[in-house]
Amino acid sequence: MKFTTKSEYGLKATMDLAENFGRGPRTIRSIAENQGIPENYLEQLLSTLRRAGLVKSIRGAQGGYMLAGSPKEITIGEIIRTLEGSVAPKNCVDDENPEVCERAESCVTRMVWERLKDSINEVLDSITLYDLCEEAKKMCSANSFMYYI
Amino acid sequence: MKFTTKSEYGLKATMDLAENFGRGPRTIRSIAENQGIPENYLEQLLSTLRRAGLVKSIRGAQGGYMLAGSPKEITIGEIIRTLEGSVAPKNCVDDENPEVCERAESCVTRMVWERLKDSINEVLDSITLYDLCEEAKKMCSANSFMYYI
DNA sequence: GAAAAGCCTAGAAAATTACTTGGGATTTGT
DNA sequence: ACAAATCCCAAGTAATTTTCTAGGCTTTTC
Repeated sequence: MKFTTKSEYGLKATMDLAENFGRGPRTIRSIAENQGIPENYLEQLLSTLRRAGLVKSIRGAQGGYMLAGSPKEITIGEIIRTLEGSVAPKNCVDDENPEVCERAESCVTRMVWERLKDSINEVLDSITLYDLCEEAKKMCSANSFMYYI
Repeated sequence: MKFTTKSEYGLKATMDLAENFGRGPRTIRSIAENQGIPENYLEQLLSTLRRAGLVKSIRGAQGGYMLAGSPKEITIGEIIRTLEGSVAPKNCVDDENPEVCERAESCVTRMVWERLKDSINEVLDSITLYDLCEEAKKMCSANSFMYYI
């Protein structure tokens, strides 16, 4: 029951974009270096997010990536579902490409996966990039407070 | 973000034991056939559940597996955590063998994984094998109702 | 027109999951 | 005492998925 690095990298990258929101495009390279993500792999993830309409890109020199909307409008649920495909813990409850189960027995356990999926989505959809940025700021100031005493 | 077949097989197997609770041991073979699970693989899973104290076994002819306690006492959280190792969506929030992250940045996303983990555990710990058995009965009678009309 | 970017596809490498094999060890019934 | 039924265990293989790399193409700026 693990999220893959796609979620982790995707969150880090979009957080990076959120922190630089309104300041022009950021290149894949700078995000990758800043966040410690393999450049070509990140490229694929950002491409996926772009196709989903969560970020937008500017091609050519001086180009790069930006959030498609304000950090307050983008939930991490959108980001993670886009990158992972779905948060369904089992394919039989995957909304996109559901996999029908043959045994009646499965239907009871299926209820479990359904409830889990809902609960995961609820958590993820309740957090925006803005929320995370605020948390990051708090943490940062808490840290420097500790540091200078 | 998928659960592996371990969870699925483990739930099906323990549901099978729960439905037969109090009626003596069930063999691996009969569970495997009944639930459509590869026999030798199921053996490994039941072994893991036994070591965790969730089921108990009787060796030798006429032996088999039984639940270690009543279906009302066993939550599916215990079963799934035992088989999957943990429901932590990322290793950095795995209680058993936590993986320390180096970057301060990660700590914000870490909060996300932490909340998810709690939410997943909450759902799984709120459902007992007994609950699932009741649901199964309900479904079964609903189905036969449909069938005979 | 050269450099700096994003765009795209295919595939290699690594990791994990799912399953298989085969040889024990225990218990029961004859 | 022995055969059959059953659990126990460890190692190995196959399949799948994830992660990353390579390389060529397109667009934009200077």
